[in-house]
Amino acid sequence: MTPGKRYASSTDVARLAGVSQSAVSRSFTPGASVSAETRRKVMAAADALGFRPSIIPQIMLTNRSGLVAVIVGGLRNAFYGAVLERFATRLRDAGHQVLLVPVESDYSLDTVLEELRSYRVDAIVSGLAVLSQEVADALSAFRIPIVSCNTSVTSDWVASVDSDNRGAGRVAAEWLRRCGGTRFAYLAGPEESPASRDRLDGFRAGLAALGLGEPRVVIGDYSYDGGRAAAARLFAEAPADAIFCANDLVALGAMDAIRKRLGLRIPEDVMVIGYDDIPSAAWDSYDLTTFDQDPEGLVVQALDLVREMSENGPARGRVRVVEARFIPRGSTRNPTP
Amino acid sequence: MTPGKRYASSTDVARLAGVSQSAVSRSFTPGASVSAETRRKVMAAADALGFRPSIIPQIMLTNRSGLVAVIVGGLRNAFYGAVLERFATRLRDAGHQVLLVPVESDYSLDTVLEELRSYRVDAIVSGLAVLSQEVADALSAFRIPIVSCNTSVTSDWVASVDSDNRGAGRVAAEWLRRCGGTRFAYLAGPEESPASRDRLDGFRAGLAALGLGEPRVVIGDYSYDGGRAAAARLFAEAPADAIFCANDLVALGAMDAIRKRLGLRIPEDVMVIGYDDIPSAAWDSYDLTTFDQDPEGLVVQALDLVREMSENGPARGRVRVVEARFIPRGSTRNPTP
DNA sequence: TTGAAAGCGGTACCAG
DNA sequence: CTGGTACCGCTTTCAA
Repeated sequence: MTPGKRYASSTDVARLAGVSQSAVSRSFTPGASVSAETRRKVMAAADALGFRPSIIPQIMLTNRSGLVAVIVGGLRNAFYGAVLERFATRLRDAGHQVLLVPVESDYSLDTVLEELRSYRVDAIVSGLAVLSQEVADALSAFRIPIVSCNTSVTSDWVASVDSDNRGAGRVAAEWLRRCGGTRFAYLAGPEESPASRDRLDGFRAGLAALGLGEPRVVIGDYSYDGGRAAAARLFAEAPADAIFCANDLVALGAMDAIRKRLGLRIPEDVMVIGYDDIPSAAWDSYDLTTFDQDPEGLVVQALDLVREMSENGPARGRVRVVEARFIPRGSTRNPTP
Repeated sequence: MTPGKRYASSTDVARLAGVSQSAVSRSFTPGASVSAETRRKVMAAADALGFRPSIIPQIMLTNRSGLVAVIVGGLRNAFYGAVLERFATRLRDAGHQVLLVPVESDYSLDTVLEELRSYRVDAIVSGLAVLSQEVADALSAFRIPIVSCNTSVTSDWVASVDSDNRGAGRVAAEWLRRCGGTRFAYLAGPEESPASRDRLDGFRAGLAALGLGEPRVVIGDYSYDGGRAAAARLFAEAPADAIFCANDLVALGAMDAIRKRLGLRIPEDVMVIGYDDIPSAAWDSYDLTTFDQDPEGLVVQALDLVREMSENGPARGRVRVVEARFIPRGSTRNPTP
């Protein structure tokens, strides 16, 4: 790569303004003691040279870069887009810069972390779940505040913000039952996803509490195509009439398979519930009953954890749970009283 | 905030290893001349201290931060998510870090740019169109390579990568005509969007070339709700049977309005064409005829422009055009021979 | 209020 | 191959 262009430095400005370099620095420091006349001269020279103080030397002095890394694992799902945008906006409003880090799995995390460390990032927020205690401990060794979403594993420097996945699973079971469901099924996400597992756990618990048996479970991959395929597999074996899906994309794929391929009606023949409340869920063609994960709350809690750890240091086992709001729509029937 | 000496320095490592600080630096520089023994001692000490060279002093020396800012204006549209993810992945593969900057309009751009400059970002990629020559010139004054998408305005340091919007508009006109369309309409994006305007220009030109009159135009906002509302307004005035939409979200909203609210059939009564080929366009419920903007090509061209400007400096008026691939699906009828 | 000088943590060049 | 030293650009003492 090319040498790198030279920027005007405070020394250049000082020379042009006929003052000391310190005076220039002070002119750009709010509340520093500079005479109005000196500041005027400095600002004039700065404008002429297009000078703006570099933040790099500051980082060297303070070890605080103002950089917060946000790790995402695929933006295909509109829900992650929404969350990412909120993170970015709020972090910038709080005076931070956002380093976007796309990764494929949590195993590449420690490699990536090495880089982030060399940039002296102040904290890391991960939309990707940390899967094992080993990884969590490895991350913790970097002594940087890390907040992960929908992870049950924590460590000294690794905290978590979870949606109330279990609670939502129970609500789904109860609602489907009240609306007349009899043959229950769960279309899961990837096997290793803690969120998908927790939603299933809650669904199971809810059914059990109602004296109902185990739901049938089909493993999928959090995608539309996966949902379509999972629904096909489900019905190839035996029909179901009350399906809870690991997320909205899966639910939408399942709905299309059920209506277009199997020729069944929703909600008359089959009821479907999703998770996330992505924009498409509300579209006329789907009108999907789902859970609003409260991305705003998720982001607020995550950033609050970051702040807390930055100020007070490590905090083993910190987990915040954000309520999921149930949104009944037309993909489920009305409850019978 | 606590500054805290969180990081071990090369001096710390040198002391522990009983060598000079220079030796530590060399041990971490590929191809530097260090004896195996010295390197071993250094690495042992570095491991013990959790040392990793900071990149900050390097930035000071070279004026190259490795940071590339990516500006996005809303991730609601899945297309932007796909583009952003590609940018991020490719930039990281090329050894850069990605600074994510969400902005509302191009007018906030120069404020944001001040910050980016203090971080010594190497280049800026913007998914947001630059709207006026004034803004382009203001941006150019920062003397940082800037590549913007779907912008017709360029300047010394501002280049652009455009989808072939006009060409696609013509293709849409021809296809709708060949499939028996008679009453043409365009559901536009925001009035100031160059991409939306170019697509309309091409659509108009295509119709004119076929000896057909002006399409009716309804202004919208690139969203699903906007598309639904626009379709309602269009039909409230008079029916249409061949509708080209500024993007897929608008098209999907229009389709739902046409089918669910107006009770018309697609494609028998009304044909619809979109733009972007977002995932939802291929879903069974829509099966939308559209144009693939070739996000991969867009990203490759944009990054190539960045590289070119970084190496050769300003390049007034550089514009790259990426072909859009037409994808006929079920929202248009079959062409009559 | 002002200027001189130290120091942050690396890289690169020097002499040995 | 090795250690000493200058240097990047800023903030922050310290003395004047």
